[in-house]
Amino acid sequence: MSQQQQTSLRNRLLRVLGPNDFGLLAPAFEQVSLTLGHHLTEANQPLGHAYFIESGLISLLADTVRPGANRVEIGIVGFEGMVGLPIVLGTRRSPHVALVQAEGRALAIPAPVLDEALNSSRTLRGVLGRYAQSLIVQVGQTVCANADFNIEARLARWIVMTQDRLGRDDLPLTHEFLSLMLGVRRPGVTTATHMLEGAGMIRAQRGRITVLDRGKLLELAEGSYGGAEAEYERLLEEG
Amino acid sequence: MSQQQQTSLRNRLLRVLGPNDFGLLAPAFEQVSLTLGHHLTEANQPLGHAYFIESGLISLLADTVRPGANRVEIGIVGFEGMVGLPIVLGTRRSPHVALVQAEGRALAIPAPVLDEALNSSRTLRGVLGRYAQSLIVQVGQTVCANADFNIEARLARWIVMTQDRLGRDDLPLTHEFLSLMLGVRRPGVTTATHMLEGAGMIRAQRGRITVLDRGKLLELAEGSYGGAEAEYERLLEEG
DNA sequence: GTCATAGTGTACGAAATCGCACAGTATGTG
DNA sequence: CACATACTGTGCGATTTCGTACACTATGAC
Repeated sequence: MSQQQQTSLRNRLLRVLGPNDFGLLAPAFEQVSLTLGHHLTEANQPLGHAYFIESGLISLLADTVRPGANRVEIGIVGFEGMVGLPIVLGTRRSPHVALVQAEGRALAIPAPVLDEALNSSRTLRGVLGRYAQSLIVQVGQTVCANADFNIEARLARWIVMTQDRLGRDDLPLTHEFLSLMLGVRRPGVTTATHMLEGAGMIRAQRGRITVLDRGKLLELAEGSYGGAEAEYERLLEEG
Repeated sequence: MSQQQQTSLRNRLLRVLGPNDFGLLAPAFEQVSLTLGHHLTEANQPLGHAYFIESGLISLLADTVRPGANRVEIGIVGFEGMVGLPIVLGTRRSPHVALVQAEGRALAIPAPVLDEALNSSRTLRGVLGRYAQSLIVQVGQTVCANADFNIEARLARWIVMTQDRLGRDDLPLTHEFLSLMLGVRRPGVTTATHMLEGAGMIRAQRGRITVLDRGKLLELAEGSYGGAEAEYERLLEEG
């Protein structure tokens, strides 16, 4: 495909790369569409590519082996990140699934090319390594959120995180879907949604949630939001 | 200090290194004692050293900013791992705390030395990068465990994980402490302990839990244990 | 042996969440 | 327009876990 202009990209990892590092990757990029419901990576299957997200939203899910239990979301990725961290960390498999939750675009790069680029550039390793660190922080924050916060606060957290990554105020989310993301019952989401709507934080329509008052949402989410995001910003600047 | 013999070490990461990679690190190692309750790393403070654990047990804790809420455990590290992954990933700070939970020993290495060694050896990057991946999997599994399993199953999981890392059957654990680790009330741990004891899985004494029937514990923990551990073994072999 | 202290056992109402079932309502398709 | 389908709203008892309080008991220090 035709080569990408670095400055025309939205992916923040790619934008922060030096021209040399970008040049290592750019020739191999292939633009791909992210279709709703598609699995970008499968659990325990070889990862052929890494994906730098340009737009849309990806959920990282972990399987619980427990019969009857659904997959649980451990993290989300948007244009600030990438899917395929295991490649960066030296392996080609992972027990996680990357699910497209909101459609968008990404730049795909073959695993061997990324691997080679990482081995030839210390600074590239720095940027992607720090992104891995920020993901660890994000997952850790999810542990905290699930341990200490009720459904409403977690819903608020999730909405704000999604808004960040989609860069829009209207988010295409069904209750069914949110229940999966938060690991709760579907009616529990309905109730929590009403609460947020009653408080003027959001407007809920069929299959869509619109953010009305981000400040109030943040207030409700208290400490469960923010740490990972601040860490991400800090890490990106370190580059 | 005197140089370490690679084969006399217990740390599994160090043992799996090639002699050249080990040689990069060995001259800088300093043996340190891990004292109960000591913080090996502090949240958001510069990490001066990484620690390859020889014995004992370390908990990785994340602060919830929420007032009144306690720290929550997101992962544990024993002789299979290391503390100070952020250094491997290209930064010197992290919002997590590494708390010594059972005393032991570790080999400390100054961050700049580790950094330099990583930059000069692709294989070393491979081993420690894959360890980072295994930690991500472990934290993800914690998310699942907290979402889908009751206190008893989570207690069983935690006991088995601790047994793995201490290499003993008698574990120095108070209910108070376990309640912190599992993110539940202290009396909840007492009740769960009784259940496991009644089922012949453990013997509980003041400040100590002895594993009697690991098989039954695993059965109770169901899918919440095993995935991360299998992934660790797989990743170590890939080296 | 006495004593302070850390650790453990138990109780009980309150709250959150669950599991399930079913009714209602947008939305798009033919 | 009719209809199937997906999504949302609601109810209710069951269950888990919480918050809190208090009593009891090993254990080690003196």
